Amino acid sequence: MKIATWNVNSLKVRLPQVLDWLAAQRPDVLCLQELKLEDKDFPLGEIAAAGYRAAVSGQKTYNGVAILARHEPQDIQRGIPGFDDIQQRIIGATVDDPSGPLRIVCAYIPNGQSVDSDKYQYKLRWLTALTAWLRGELEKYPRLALLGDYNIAPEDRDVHDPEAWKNQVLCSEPERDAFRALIGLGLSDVFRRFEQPEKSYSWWDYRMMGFRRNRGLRIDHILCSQTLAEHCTTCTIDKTPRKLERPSDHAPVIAELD
DNA sequence: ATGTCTCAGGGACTGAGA
Repeated sequence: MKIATWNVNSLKVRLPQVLDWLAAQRPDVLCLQELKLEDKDFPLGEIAAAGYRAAVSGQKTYNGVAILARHEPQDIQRGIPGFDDIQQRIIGATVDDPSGPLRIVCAYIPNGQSVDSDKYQYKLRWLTALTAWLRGELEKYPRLALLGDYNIAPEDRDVHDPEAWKNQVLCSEPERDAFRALIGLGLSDVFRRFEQPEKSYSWWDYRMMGFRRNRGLRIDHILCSQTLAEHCTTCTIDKTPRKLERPSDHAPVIAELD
């Protein structure tokens, strides 16, 4: 079972790359963020032709998330129950797996802009609501994975220049506390269960030749419940699509479960 | 270096968001 996440920064622009990547990697599940399109414009036909069904929560211009899977995702949940939010940032669904149903939660956690902005406060409130909701979800679904763009670099080793980023948005202590609260639910950052290359990142700013200089952050994560994490055999970041013409600023993250 | 990319509105370029 191969599960993956990718912030595509516009599915309209990136669809050819997504189709190529699905053909090359053949993941069983792919979580997408920043679709930047409405549900009616989601390319269900092309995705179906590639062998995938989709659960989608889109909106015009901004945000938007989807879960692609080989069979129709079931029991779809859009948004965090009880948390009023016009931004389409989260979708949950159950997908088939030979070892038993798998609960997938695909999240596009708010960016937060800067630590002194309203958007940062919204990010922290959003994370509190997510954590409270997931506590119950984990009881309901012991085989759960939370994949997405967290917009949080959990530790200094996830940051190309920790001094420059110290207390900045994506790296601040309240954000890292929120990430640790998710871990505290019993989730495991499966990337760190394995030996990884130094300076592994999943996002690089488009500016300043960020990718070429590997000035990146690791902000895209796959968190697995305890029962699932024990069956995780690898977790890698695929930098290949970031090297293409007109890339997303994010690279996909992939985990395999036996 | 306010450095790049995407989208919307409106019909060229600017602003928002990341």
